[in-house]
Amino acid sequence: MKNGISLKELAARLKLAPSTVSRALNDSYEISEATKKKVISMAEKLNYQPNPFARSLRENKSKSIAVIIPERINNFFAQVIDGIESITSEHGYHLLVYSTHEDVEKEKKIVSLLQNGRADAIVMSVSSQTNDISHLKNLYERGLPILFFDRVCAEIPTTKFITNDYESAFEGTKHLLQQGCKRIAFLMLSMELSITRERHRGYLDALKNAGIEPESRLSICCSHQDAENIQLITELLNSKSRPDGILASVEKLALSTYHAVKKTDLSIPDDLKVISFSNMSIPNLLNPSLTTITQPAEAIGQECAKILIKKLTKPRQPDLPNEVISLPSKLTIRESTLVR
Amino acid sequence: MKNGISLKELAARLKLAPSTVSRALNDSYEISEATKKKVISMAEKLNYQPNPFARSLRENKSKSIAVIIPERINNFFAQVIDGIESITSEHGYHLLVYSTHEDVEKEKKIVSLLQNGRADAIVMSVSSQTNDISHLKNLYERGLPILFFDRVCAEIPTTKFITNDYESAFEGTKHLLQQGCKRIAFLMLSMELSITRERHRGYLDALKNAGIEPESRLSICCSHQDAENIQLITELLNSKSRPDGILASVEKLALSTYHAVKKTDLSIPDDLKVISFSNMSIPNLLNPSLTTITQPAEAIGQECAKILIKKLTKPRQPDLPNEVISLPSKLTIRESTLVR
DNA sequence: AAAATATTCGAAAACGATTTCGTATTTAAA
DNA sequence: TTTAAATACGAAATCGTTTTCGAATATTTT
Repeated sequence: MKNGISLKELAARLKLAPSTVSRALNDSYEISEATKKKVISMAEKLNYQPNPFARSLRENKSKSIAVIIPERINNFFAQVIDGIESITSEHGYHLLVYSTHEDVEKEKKIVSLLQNGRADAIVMSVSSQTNDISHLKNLYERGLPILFFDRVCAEIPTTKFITNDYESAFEGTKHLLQQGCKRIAFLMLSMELSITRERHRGYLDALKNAGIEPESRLSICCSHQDAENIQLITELLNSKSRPDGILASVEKLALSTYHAVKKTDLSIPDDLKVISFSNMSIPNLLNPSLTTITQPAEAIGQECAKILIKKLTKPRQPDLPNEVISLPSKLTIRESTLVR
Repeated sequence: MKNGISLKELAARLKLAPSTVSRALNDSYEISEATKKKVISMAEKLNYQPNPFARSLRENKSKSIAVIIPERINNFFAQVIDGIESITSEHGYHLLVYSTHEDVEKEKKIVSLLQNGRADAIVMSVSSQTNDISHLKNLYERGLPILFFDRVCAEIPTTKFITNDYESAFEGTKHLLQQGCKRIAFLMLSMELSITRERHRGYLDALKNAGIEPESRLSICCSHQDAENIQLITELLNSKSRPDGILASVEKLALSTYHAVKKTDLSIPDDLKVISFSNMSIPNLLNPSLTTITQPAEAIGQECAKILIKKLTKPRQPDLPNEVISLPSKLTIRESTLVR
């Protein structure tokens, strides 16, 4: 792999000093327009490409941003990254993307790889196993800008982008109640997750608000094994005091519910109504079509990127403010919560 | 952002020369075991993290691999990247991920950003608009290892990983014929794409093999606008000589077909049988469940990564061989092609 | 015309690692 | 005991930029 021409060689061709060429290319006021033109045209002619590592070393910036997500096979995260990229690419930033596969140990490894300046900032959504956050605190204290979205980490005083989890879950539960549900179950991944806590609160409050005493048996913590979850939900649906409504706090649990229902002689929405947080592209092609609470994923990504770009490109910016910014989700009612 | 301690500072603490410390950490034979121990323990104590850019500059490697895909919101590509990451992360490589959004101009921009050594290699699947490949040829000629998967570029003499597109399409079409289809349509994105050409060949040959003369009207080139495609397919289904079977060469066109069917009074599979290349996670939750040809996406990613790691880590490796490696897809028959 | 100020550029240091070359001390061979 | 070879480390160059400092020439001011 032959790298192209270097600044020094370019300077030699021009019979100029490297410093002059560097300044000319960076449009410094110290260089006359005449030489600037000469330098630029020669640079283009020889297809000069500055070495990013020399520049990074000198300037102590990497021009890249690390994005850490719990899983790739998930439209929500894909959309967020699209949103991030749409902003950052305009400013010459590159995206290093890592998946933790919902594994804290992997998350720690990834984070430790980012201690050395390889990325100028981190945008992340924590894994569902993450309760010990020392690795994140460590990174934060080194001064590396971190920004959370969706699954945030309250203990780190930085900016977080979420959706209105509480209200959305509240509204979703209310919708189920309005459709006649009496016993609503809440499906979640891990109680450690910020989103499940918030969504669970919304669920509980909606029940209480309707004068219904929540049954703890109906708040169900699932795993990452789809097969296990399907089994668990199937048993739930076959139990004598089965729920007649389900709020899935993440998409995959709604899908497991659909699979589980197939193994019973129940049907959606007649025997069981289902609503789910989901960013899948085809909720209306499911049978029945799925009522969803959809996050503005791409916008979340864009907002993350905007605040980050500001922090990284403008001089003397303060630390990312310790605040939680909420972008509202959208409830779309479909057949899975229909009364007929 | 305070970067950690440098090698020089570490050396000072140890009252050793930087060169010695460097060698000790790299386990050089020139350094005694005693000093190695001292150096390593001190490095751990002070949490020394080598600066990746100094190293990259000196060694002329980036330790990162660029992955270019046409879209993120697509399980197939997500799975491939998971596969790549599973191998490369073990070897200390980082993944720079770019999406072209099916836009050649974006693809060219991304590729031009990769001319300066920021990545040690490229793994990519070309955009559906890509017919002029000068930007890729350029990169190849600079000696940067490029590796294609799925949507390959025949003109670049390097290794390509695909699935058995021809055979899969042949078998898929044969299956439709066996289920009684008489007029089978082929849905594709762009004739420029290697996968559509191969899959189309398989489709045509299967028809001819069954003594059916292919109608060019039934080979339909779609766009990237889902709404347009749904409209197009709806019109097709409403035409007097409508097809009774559809082979979708990519997943999104099968989904558009499902949407289109909803707008007619036809039903799948009774009036129209559908089969599609697809890596979606829930083909069996569609209504009706979708018969799919599924690529071994993660394995493709892993194989790409393995050959690349070999090329990048072993000394004096030859160029990536100019060969096409095929990993077989799997046909899974579901309701959408059922006879009842 | 002399002095002060712009204007334009070059030399060299710096970023933080690796590596070539050189050298002092030990150890082994003659 | 002398010589040769092995061992263990240091000094300095190097990768390709940017930037500080310095200086020469040109321009303006007094």
